[in-house]
Amino acid sequence: MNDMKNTIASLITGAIADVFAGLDGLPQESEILGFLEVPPEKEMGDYAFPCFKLSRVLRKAPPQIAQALAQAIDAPDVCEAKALGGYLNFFVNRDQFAAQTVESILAANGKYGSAAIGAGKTVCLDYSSINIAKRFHIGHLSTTMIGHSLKRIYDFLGYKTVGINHLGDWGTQFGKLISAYKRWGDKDEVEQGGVEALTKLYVKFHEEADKEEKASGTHTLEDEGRAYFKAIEDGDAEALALFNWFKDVTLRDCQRVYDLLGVTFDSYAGESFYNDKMGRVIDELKEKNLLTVSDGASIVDLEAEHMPPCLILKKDGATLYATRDIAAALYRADTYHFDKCLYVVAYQQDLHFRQWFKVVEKMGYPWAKDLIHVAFGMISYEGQTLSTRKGYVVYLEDLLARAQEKALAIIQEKSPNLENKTEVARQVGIGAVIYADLQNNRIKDIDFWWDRALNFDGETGPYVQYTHARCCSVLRKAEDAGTDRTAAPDYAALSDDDSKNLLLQLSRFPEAVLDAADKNEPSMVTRATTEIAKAYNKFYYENRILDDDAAVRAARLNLTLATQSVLRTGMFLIGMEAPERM
RNA sequence: GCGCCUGUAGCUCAGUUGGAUAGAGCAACGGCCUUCUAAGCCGUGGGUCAGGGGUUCGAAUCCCUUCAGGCGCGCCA
Repeated sequence: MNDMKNTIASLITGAIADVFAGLDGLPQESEILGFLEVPPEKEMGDYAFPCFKLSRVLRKAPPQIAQALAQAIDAPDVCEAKALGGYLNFFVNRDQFAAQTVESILAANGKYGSAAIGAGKTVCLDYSSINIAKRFHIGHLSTTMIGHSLKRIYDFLGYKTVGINHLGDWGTQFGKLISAYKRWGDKDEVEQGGVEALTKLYVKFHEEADKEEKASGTHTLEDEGRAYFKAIEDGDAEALALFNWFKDVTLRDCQRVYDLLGVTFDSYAGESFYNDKMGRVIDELKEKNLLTVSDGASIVDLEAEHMPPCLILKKDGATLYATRDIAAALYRADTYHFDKCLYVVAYQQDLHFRQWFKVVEKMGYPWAKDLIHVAFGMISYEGQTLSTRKGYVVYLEDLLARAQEKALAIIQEKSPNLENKTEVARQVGIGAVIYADLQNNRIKDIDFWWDRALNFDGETGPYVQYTHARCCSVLRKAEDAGTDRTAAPDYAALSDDDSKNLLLQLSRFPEAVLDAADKNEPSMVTRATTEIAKAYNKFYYENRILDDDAAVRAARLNLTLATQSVLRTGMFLIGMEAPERM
């Protein structure tokens, strides 16, 4: 936690108890902590307590409260309190603050900001959830990266996490694919062409089916596709073998992207996995009198909840999306005993989730409240809705390839002597893509433009990586120069504004991680990390780190080491790699 | 028609659950490398926080309303 903030809250609470002894309803320390804020101008201090909040309870005008508390607070080795209008402003004791912050980061040994709040708790995360026989494109990036980042953040906070790639591997389309493959397909072509070859077959199937419809009005192909799907369902050996092969081909293709992004999963249980677990859902819904028949379909009525009904069974008795999601939730509750189950899925499906979450609640499961739809915005391409058919699509492999090329070109120009250029280009190019995806609040729509995606200047992934590499460079230089490691750091050397701001940003990092988990919002980590990088670059420009004075040098080197460590952690939490040279 | 979301600088976005004079980055223009990585740093210009009401010591933030855009609303997922 942020020790300084806690300490200040404790000081205020104590002062209130002294000055206003005897009054009823004095605020708790936790309440005071929540009121603490950061002033808009650094001249106003490092933390501020708005006394307006207490004027009613304490029956005094805010400025008077501020004055009284300022006088009552006497802890010069921690901070100084000054009243300014209705605010009580705190100026931390710079030496102490510097020593405390740097030392606690270094002591954390790369785990600064980690916590144990999740000890004994489990979080399931449903993300990426790719469809079989479809190529990975930019529309899949957000679910994949938000989910992956949240998994790392929850891990960091002590939770046990279960990353689930809920594969879209069930439906008539796979019967059609078998039909197409048997008619026009070729084993080697599919093996080599991967998903793209499968997509071609699927497209051809639809073209031929349309032709047939127009020419003779018959549906031989469609019927054949349906028959093959039935064969899969019935466990027909040949159909099942082909189906599993298509899955393998798709996963192999996607694995290349996952490897580049560093994304992993604990489970690939998808739609087909739950196929034999639907009966339980239907039975329970019937048992609990929740299922009604409407226009031949079975539904759960949600009129009392002001929502359209949730469709459970089609007219023909087939299950639906919601049925499968409920079955999966029941399975996950039984298997993982989760404390939270997150669904990282675009906001388009908001109603769907609200509906079936409500159904689970009506079924009487108390964990219904722990189901969370982590919604994110739509992605479009240069103002157009993504459409494979119309060519408005950017495949992830192409994006990642171009990002790496761009990074390599910059390295050739700026760091021609770098040893492992392609390796660093990979880290930087992909870091840029990941950073851009996790930079803004997830609910924002993203309009993809190549020049924006490949921008490496300003607040970008490469900027943060560059700052990290800069830290490493300074630390290397100190090492090479045989700097005396035994010199006691003089933390008074970190009392200038730029050092202090860097320390402040570093000290806020743990809170950002907690907030990110609380709101399921990785961008809070991205931004906190960026703020640290900005502060370091300013500090670096204004201060000579390898100073002649050993004690000053030791303090600045420790601050550099602390920065390097937290930047690395921040990048790790959002899924970025941190090269040591670039 | 109903529901959910969004609207802040030319563009992309922050804004710490109601606090002090609304901040960044990009783009534009101008500076800074014979000191540790210039993928950097500094400066300049740029605002009716979509509009209108209300709540109160105080509103970009909460409530009402209008407008604009996105998404969704029964047998796809």
